[in-house]
Amino acid sequence: MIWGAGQRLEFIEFRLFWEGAINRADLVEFFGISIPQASKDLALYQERAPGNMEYDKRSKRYVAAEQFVLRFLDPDPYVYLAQLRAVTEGAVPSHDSWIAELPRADVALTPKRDIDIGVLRKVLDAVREGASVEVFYQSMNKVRPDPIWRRITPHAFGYDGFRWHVRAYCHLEHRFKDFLLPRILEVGAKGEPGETGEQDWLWNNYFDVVIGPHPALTESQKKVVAKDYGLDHGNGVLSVRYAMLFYVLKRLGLLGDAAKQSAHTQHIVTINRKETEAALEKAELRL
Amino acid sequence: MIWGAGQRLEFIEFRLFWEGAINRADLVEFFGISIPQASKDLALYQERAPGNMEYDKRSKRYVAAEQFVLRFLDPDPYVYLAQLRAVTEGAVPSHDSWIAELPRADVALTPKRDIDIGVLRKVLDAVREGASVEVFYQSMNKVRPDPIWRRITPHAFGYDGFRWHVRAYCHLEHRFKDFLLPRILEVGAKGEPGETGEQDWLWNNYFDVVIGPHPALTESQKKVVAKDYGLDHGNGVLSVRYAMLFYVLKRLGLLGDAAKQSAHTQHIVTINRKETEAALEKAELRL
DNA sequence: AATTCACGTATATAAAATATACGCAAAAGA
DNA sequence: TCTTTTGCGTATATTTTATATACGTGAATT
Repeated sequence: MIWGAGQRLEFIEFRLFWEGAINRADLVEFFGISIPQASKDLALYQERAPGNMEYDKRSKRYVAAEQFVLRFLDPDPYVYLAQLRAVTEGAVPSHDSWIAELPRADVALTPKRDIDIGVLRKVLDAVREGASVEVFYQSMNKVRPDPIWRRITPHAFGYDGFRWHVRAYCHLEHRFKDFLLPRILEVGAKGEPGETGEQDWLWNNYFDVVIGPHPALTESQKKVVAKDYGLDHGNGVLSVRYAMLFYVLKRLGLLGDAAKQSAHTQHIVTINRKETEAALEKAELRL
Repeated sequence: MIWGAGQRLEFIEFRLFWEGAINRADLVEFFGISIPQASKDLALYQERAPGNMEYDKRSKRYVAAEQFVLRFLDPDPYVYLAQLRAVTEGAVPSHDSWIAELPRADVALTPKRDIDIGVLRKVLDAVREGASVEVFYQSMNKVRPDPIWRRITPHAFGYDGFRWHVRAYCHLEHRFKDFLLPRILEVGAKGEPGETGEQDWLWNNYFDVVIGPHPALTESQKKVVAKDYGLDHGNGVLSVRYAMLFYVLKRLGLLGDAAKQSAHTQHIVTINRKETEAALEKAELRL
């Protein structure tokens, strides 16, 4: 982490790099510093990174120069886009973001904000301490239509691209399972652990899914798909925890026979389909 | 934004709240301040938020008290989890995150990091200025197997849950389309805009997808699914831009006939299927 | 019993930021 | 065309914030 002035220099560079311009007022507003201090900061930036910006009297802003040499920032498109996404989804208030001019954006499907903060805190605590906790859990199980109390020993978190679950040893069923955080309605007393994360074979072991372009695509289309998915010689390998296999396949549209789907909507297929299905069964049945 | 000391108070509260403890050394390490200053900060925190922490001589750390009154932080599970996700995916270096003890976590499918930073910058610039740009774009179109230069007027960004695209007016095809950022290989000269975002009907208008629990589920399971998706009286409405409809449906597994899929993997179905398909066609064909 | 560690705190000093004031240049408005 | 407004720059005295250095405490560890 960096101290005040350094952070402001980084901020100046961020705005110049991603938004093309910065103002004295921008600094005053964002950091709550005085006007002279903002002037000093801008002067300091010019001294430290000469030639990166010039004052445009028309717009009354410093604009980024053509050739721009980064000095304080290591910018990353995915960091910028992650911020854009967080703000667009409402996860982060826009005044906390360094992005001033938010471009119009939309995210397909924003998760319902239904994780209880107290639940997450207590589960995190249990993971940290390696303890077990009682949870009042609503499962989808047919035999348990209503939520019940059960003891679990959580050890890791998983994100399926849409929702978060916790990976835990279930003291009721004597095996490791995933528990969706929004379905944990309450958390009760801590206690002695069951099995630890090291014993969770499905979590600790990986299966290699081999993927390739959909056979119905043309050669040139296959090339594009190969580039999209980073496939080297046509095929590519995805190393996935058994515990995450189902979610990965679902997300890639590979749960069924992908080749039977239209190549328009489904661009890739599984090459080692038999093995993948066996692995999936292994993961589902627990092993 | 907040100044140095305020940020450190917020940091103290963050660590106490999410990790249950904080140290003088934590402050020294993260902010690079001196030991006396860290002592002062902790003393100041105790003064401003009395009773929130107490010193545990065993672990030599301040630990969060049972009853914890937030004073400097407005914690949100999704903000915490977004951070966890960003670090787990490698989008953010872990020393930039306020989370010290990262719990074990995994994310199903991390996007390939193949967006060119210069491309994104220039596209952002064009969106900001309302200008058009030439892009060297690799499409999946059968008639255009190789990348070609085309002029577009971009106006918004879209995220389908996996990849980012830019929404733009295509000067070649005279209509609005999505352009995947990783497939923009180069960006050329800026120029006069084509049509603006206001003219993009598919972006500006919404279609209501009506969803409900999979019919093959039991009553109790349906209730769980209803809660999962925030459905009120069994069914729920998702208001989606036409331009994003395809991605939302794909993500929800609703592109085909969801009812034909196993209720085990597919929990919801589209109620207004006919209308949705018509809307999708409208969006695809452009209108 | 000795050592280690993390805490607290005091004092003098250094660095960072503010308040206040004034001047400049260009754009916008009368 | 003249005036006003706005945003930048900078100077000085002052306040706030943080550092360096030093010393003392108590509890856990060896």
